[in-house]
Amino acid sequence: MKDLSQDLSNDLSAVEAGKPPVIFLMGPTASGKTEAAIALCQRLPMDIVSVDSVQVYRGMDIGTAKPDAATLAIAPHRLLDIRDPAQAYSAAEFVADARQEIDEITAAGRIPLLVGGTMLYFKMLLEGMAELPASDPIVREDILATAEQHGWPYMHGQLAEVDPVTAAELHPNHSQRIQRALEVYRISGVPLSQSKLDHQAGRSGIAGLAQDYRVKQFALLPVDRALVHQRIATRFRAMLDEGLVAEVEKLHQRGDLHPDMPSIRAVGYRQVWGFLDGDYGYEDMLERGIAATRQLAKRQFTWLRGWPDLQALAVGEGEGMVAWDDALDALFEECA
RNA sequence: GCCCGGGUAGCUCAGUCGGUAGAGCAGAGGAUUGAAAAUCCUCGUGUCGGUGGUUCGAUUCCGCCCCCGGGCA
Repeated sequence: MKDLSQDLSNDLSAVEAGKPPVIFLMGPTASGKTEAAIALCQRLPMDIVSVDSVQVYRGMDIGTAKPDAATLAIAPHRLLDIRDPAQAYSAAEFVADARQEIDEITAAGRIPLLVGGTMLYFKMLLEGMAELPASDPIVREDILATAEQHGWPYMHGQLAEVDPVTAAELHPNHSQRIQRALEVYRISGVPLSQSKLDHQAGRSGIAGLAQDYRVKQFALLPVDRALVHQRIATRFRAMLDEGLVAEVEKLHQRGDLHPDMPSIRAVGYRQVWGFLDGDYGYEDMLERGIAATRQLAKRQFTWLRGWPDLQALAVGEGEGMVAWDDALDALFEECA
C-alpha cells in the first residue's frame, strides 16, 4: 500500500503541470465514507472537504455522525459547523465555499478530498450553476400562502404561464420545485429554464469544476441492501445511546427553531423533535428514524446509479460491511 | 371451564347485505440547478387462522378446532 501511495503522489504531482486533481468520495449514508477518507488522507497529502448539508450545522453532531474531535485532530474536515441551525444553507453557498476550500488546498500543494453524501452538492459543484437569484423568505412565504389557498396544481398552472418549459418538467404536486421556479421568475423576471439554457451554453453562471481541475470520482457502494439496513438500524440505536435525544432537546429548548427549517427537517432530528413534541412515543420515534434513514440511503443509491464517470467501489459482504483493504486498494490503484 | 371481542398485505386496520379484497405505514424503482438528510412521481395476489357443512359459488353464513386480548369462575 505504501508503494501505491508513492505512485499516486508521483502521478498527482505530475498532473499538476496541467490541471490539479480533486478527488470525490461519495456514497450513501452508513457506507463508511468517513473512515475511508481518514485512511486515505493518512497516507496521502490530502485535505478533506465535507459535502454534507447537515453537518454544516453547529450543535448537530450525534445525529449527523459528525467526526469527533479526536478524528478531526488527525483528519481535519472543512465546511463543518459553519452555520447555526436557525440559518439555512444552500447548494449555491456550498459551491462557493467548496470552490474556495479547493483552491486553498490546492494552492498549499495538497489534494482536496471531497467526502459526503449530499449528491446535489456534488453535482452542482461538478457542473456549475446557472445564474439565479438566491431564495427570498418573503417571496417564498407569499407563494406558500397562495398555494395554501389554491393548492399546488393551481400554482403549477401559474408557472406554466411564465415558464412553460419548467412547468412541463414538474408534476403539479411538486410543491418545493414549483415554488422555487416561481420565485426565480418573480425575482429576476427570467424563467428558470431560460437561465439554465444560458448556463449550459456558457453564456452565464458558474463553470463546472472540470474547467480548472481534474476530477476523479469514487463512490462506496454497499452491495447488499439488507446489510445497509441492518447497519442503519444499529447506528441509529447507537446514536440514541450516545445522547441524540438530549442533543435535540437542546435545540428544541432554544425556542427559535422550527420543524420546517432545513436543520430540523434532517433525518433523525425531525423524528426526535416530534417525539419531544409528544406526537408519538419513543418506540415509534425509533422506528421512524430508522425508516427515514433507509429512505435517505435509497435516494442516494438512485443518484449514484446513473452517475457518469463514476468509479464504483463495491463494498460489503461480511462483518464490517466495508472491506476496507479492498476498497482502499482499489482507490489507490484507480488513482495511480 | 364458561362468556365476549378479535384473527385479512411485512405492520396497523377497512371491507365483502355470499361472486376470491383495499387504505395508511413500511418496502422497491424513478426524478433532482440557491431548503436536497428536502420535495415529488410510480408500484398492492394476500392459503382473508384451520377444518367440515350449506350453496352453482364461502374470506363473507353455520358447526367444530387452534391462537391472541378482556371478563366471569
